[in-house]
Amino acid sequence: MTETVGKSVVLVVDDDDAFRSRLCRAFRDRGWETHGSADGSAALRLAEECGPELVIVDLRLPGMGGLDIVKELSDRDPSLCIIMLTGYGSIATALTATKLGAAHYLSKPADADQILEAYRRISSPVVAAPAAGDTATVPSLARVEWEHIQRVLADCDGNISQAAKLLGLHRRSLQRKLSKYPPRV
Amino acid sequence: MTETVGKSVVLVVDDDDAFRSRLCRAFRDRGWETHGSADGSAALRLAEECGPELVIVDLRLPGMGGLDIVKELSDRDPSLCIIMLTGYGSIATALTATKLGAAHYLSKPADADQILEAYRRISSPVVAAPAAGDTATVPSLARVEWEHIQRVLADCDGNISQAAKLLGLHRRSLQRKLSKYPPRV
DNA sequence: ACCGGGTGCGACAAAACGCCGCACCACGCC
DNA sequence: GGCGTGGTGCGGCGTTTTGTCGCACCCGGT
Repeated sequence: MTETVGKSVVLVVDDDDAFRSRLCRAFRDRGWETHGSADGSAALRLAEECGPELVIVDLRLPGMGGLDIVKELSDRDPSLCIIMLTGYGSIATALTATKLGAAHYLSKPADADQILEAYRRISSPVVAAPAAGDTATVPSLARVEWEHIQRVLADCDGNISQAAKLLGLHRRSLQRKLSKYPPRV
Repeated sequence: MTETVGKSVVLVVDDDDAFRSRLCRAFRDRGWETHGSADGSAALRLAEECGPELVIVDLRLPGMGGLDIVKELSDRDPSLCIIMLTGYGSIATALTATKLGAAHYLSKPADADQILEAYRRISSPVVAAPAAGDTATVPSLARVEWEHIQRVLADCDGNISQAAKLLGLHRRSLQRKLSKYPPRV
């Protein structure tokens, strides 16, 4: 894992150890050289050393915010591909992130495939037109609900009780929702 | 309205006549010179003529999509401030829009004040750090549901039956939800 | 006048929710 | 080892919300 030849290098910055290592493993399985960091300043140092093609950074980070890292990295190398992750898909933060130099912005839970797809899409400057003539593409209420639950849940590290409190419903209800939906939308 | 002296010029591109004229009036009241267009290609021509500082364009537009307009305008004058509006706040489209040159992206319903605020914020290159240490700012499930309903409903021009269909629930249920929540969340 | 489509509302069974309690497990602490 | 704390899974039960009818009404078009 020390040979840098032929391998693309990815740097994952996230304070969630489980998520970070899972993501790293996924990238390794796909032939990447991976580096992980839970800490912002450490990540900056690491980036210096390993010269990654791709950096994945969580918005919410202890110490310096993920946005600071994006800014710093982007200042150093504007061509660097930085993908931002976050628990809540907020448009405002997404815009800020891209303004600071992030190439893309994804909501957790995002798996390696999604990230890689985003990466590839960025590499080729083709802009896929998103829902333009939609109306039919309206997300169902259930879908919106489900996605929001997933976001909050991920943000609580899977803590159902806490997530339920934040979502404003009963723990039991959240449990039931979770045990019902999983199959699919 | 022909004198370009001292007045800032804004161009509003939206096929919703009511919304467009409302927005125009609001801007006029605030001392702007306003131009409106419901059509994409007409908007491009108008932009050529009036040389606006600010362009507000809806994502969903007949003929060419709002994104095309953003791209075209941005190509002509990269420094132009373009603010994108849309019914659904989708992160993906927001990113695409900014990549194409939009300066900001707002969800409808957005009033002139919000837009102006966004404009001012863009003018000054200060980047306001958005919710960084949130956790407390988690929108409740009910809130998310309500907002989504409002968006879809607005998109259906208030047609409850159609909105209910799109949302994946019964007309009766939507009615009940609407008659319950209205006060405020 | 007639019909299609949208709205408001009453009614009733079915499903979901709020809420309680209990058993169980993993920690951290004395 | 004991013990308290906090999270989870689950059963049950009363209440609330949905789904699904049906019906009366209004409006715009042929």
